Amino acid sequence: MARKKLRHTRICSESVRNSILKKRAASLFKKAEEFSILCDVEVAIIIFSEGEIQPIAYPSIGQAKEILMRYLSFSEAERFKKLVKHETYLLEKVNEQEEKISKVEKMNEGKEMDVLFNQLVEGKNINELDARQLKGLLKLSAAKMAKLNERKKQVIQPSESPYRPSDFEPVSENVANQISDLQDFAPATNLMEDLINDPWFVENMAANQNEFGTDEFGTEPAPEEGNDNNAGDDGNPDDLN
Amino acid sequence: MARKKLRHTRICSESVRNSILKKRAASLFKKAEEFSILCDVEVAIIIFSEGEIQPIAYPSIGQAKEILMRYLSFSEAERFKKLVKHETYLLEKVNEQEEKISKVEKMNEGKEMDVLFNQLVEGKNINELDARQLKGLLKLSAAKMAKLNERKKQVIQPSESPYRPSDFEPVSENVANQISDLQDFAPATNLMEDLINDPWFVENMAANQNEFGTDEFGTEPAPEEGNDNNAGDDGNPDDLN
DNA sequence: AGCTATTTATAAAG
DNA sequence: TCTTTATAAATAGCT
Repeated sequence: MARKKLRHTRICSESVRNSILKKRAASLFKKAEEFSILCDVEVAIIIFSEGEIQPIAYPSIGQAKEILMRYLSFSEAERFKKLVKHETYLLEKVNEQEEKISKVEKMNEGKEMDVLFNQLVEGKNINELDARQLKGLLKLSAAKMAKLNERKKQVIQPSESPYRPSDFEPVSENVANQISDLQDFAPATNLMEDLINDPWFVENMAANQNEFGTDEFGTEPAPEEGNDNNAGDDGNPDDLN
Repeated sequence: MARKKLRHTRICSESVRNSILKKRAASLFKKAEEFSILCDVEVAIIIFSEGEIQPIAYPSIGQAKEILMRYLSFSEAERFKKLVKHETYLLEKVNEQEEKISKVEKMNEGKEMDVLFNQLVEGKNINELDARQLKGLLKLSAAKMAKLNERKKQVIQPSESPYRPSDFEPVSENVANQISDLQDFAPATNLMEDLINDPWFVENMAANQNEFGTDEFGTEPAPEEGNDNNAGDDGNPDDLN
């Protein structure tokens, strides 16, 4: 201090004030540094200048922060805990979502079969299928028909399984009714109308249902004449529904 | 400072050190006070003396605390900002995931048909299908078979479409080759082997492919006996009508 | 704690 | 803005 005794009021000139501020802050920090070394103490100084967001600090913003954190550690720790807790919660939520996706994607495989069947049952035009799908369908149809053909042989060959009109006709009608019901779900398939009027088809379809999934040929015993099983098969609506 | 240049090391004597500490702290605070008035700033000083739990503070422990809290709230705000940013990011991520789920679920409908077809083509056992799926498959098979049956009638009836061995055989072979290719994609379906050796089936499948969707029943006369086609089937044309 | 010789800080001028 | 300078203020060591 020099030349004149210092003022005890705010310096009006901003430039002067800023100049003084720098000098004084430096001086203060120098004194603090001296002090901390000489007396072995920790000193932290924070200076909030008006209009400035970031404060001036000693020993440095970081170190001052550390010291002040220690001073206010308790309430600070409390607040931080809450924030960390919230973040953890959100991360858990994300993980849950990811797991959910995983499950949904896994479910695709199981669900897709159902949906496809529904689409076909609901009358999806076979022309909408692409080459690969048609190929698969053709194959299935071929396999199915082979089964039916096999069954047909068993049914219509008099030597092994004589045909009896009295048994066949009622059965055929029952199944035809069933298939007629199915037709409601496949208006696009106009084949059905013809099919249900085809006794041979109806008979074979019905008979085939009990043997569904058996891929071996000639392993099934020829049905016996008047076998209830045969008739029951054909006339049992539950088989188709 | 006077008499001698000040030390730049810690004062050994505790009493002297404490004396100096008081003086220096007072001086520092006085400077701080001057500074804060002169330059219109807020100053907070915390001095942690070794062994002392409670720090020495300017302007007072209470005021210093308030100022330091404000300082910490600044850096805290910075940290909070980042956390909020992170939270926003996480929430966005969650939303993305939810949208992804939605899309995946939507895709099911489209994909499921493909998957089912693949499964069936790859040899999925028909026994694994449930009632509803079997229903759909039966329907498809029925429709397919109706077509084949229709074609069969047309082919084996000499009056309308006389059988000509010279024409039939080459066609049958061509289709057999085609189906033979298909077989590569369904090793589990051992029906195929039998099927492609069945001239009647091959012919019908081939014929059916061209007439997909056309089906009229009961308009054709009964097929004649001695037909090669018929023999391959079961030899009894009467059973078809 | 008080004194004082000396160092340091710094307001104002250049 | 930096340097200089006159002077106030701070303070180490002594009592």
